[in-house]
Amino acid sequence: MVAHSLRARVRAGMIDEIKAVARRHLATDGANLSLRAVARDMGMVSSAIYRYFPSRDDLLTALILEAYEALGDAVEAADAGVDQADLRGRWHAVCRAARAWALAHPAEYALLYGSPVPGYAAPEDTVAPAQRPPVTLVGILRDGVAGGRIDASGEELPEPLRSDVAELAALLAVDLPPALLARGMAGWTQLFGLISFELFGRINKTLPHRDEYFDHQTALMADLIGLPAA
Amino acid sequence: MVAHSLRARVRAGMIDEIKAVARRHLATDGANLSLRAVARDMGMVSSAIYRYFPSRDDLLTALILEAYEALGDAVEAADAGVDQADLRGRWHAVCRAARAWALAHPAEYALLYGSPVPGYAAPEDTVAPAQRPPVTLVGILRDGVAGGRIDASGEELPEPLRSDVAELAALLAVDLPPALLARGMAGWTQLFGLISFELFGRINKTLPHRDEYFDHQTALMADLIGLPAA
DNA sequence: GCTCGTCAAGAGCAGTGCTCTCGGTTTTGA
DNA sequence: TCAAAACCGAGAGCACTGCTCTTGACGAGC
Repeated sequence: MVAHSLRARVRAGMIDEIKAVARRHLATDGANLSLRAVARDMGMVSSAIYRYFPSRDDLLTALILEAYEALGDAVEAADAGVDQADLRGRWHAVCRAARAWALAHPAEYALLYGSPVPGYAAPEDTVAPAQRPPVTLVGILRDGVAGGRIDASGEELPEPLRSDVAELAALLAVDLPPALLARGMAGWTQLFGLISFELFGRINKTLPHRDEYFDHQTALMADLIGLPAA
Repeated sequence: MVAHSLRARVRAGMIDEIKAVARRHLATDGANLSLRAVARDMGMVSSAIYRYFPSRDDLLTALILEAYEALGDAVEAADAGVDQADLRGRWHAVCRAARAWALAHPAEYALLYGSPVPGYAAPEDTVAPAQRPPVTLVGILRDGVAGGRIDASGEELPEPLRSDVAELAALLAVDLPPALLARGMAGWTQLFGLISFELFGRINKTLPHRDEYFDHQTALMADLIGLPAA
């Protein structure tokens, strides 16, 4: 099967090269990725690309998937690199990792979290990788509750909401008090908003010390969630 | 000047009709607005549009400006419709108004707060209307401090950040303790994140009671900011 | 009445995603 | 081993896009 493997290998290499060139175009020209430009860059004709990706959207989907995985890797690695008992340290590490990845790959971040492309619907494959960052965050909460370092027994959600959030907790397979999960979701929402504001240029120009601002804002959310200091 | 006024009037009407048709296209087809399709809808030829808008980006800019104004109107009206002493009520009213406008005009919201169009740079005219919602929010804080209903004297920001935020307060012409303004900005960031998550389909399907979820999340932020109950 | 500015229309250019066909190569299976 | 099948790149072509330029008609002001 060397022959078959050889053909498959050059094909896989071709796919990788197309994705690499496309990612380069994405970084420079923004979200409007041109198949013809990618083909031109590779010394090919545009129709040849269709041997490897049935449509432009499929190429985009492949890039999106890889971007989700890269972000998930960065976030989980940051979480694993901190003393697991230091909940607040993990929280900040995860937030910083997500922001750093977004700043390093703005176009890909926009692809993931920007306004959805009109005709494009994300396939089912993307939902699992997309949930890795929030799952990492709720993992911090889970460990905190399990270790007794987060006390969430005092708060109760009003009823239509409580069962919704409880169902979400069951879906995520984490045993968390709904009120605490809701606070965690607030933190995740805030993290996304912070990064998006900074990346999409809506942060006010009068904020030169962006790192400090980011850390302070995420610290506020850590307070809101109830993460204890190390 | 009746004659000239007449000519100017039909021209203004033409501009309004183009914008109306474009807005309709925006609502149905999403962000990729086609000048030719707009012209076709009006029984015109595409080149005729260029008599009124020098480019597609200029049309988009006009739509963006109007959208900012509409959102600003909705937000400020909601704020004005509540007893000004009820800070928390004003906060919730503003949040709900922003969300309602976004849900009613998803494509325009995406235009304002989605990922920026690659080649497009928002002109200077848009920054003032864009600041109306956050300015409305800090207005609530200003009133709270002035009325003694918000006590923000206890918190101090660390130094590189404190002067940044203080400068921002000066730029917004509000006399707020930096720490409080930072909390307000967290609320604004959270509001944007909440709406974007819901609109861009990232909110988990297992959350049928979205109104309750939204209210609860914004209430969390009201707590964080320190808004007193009515 | 004449001139000038404004207007809609049309042709045309460069670019896009995508389809189809045509040869040539490689892999496969009898 | 050798033909059949699968695969591949190139090219032409379709419908579409934003945009420019020219042409001819219309209306307002001197």
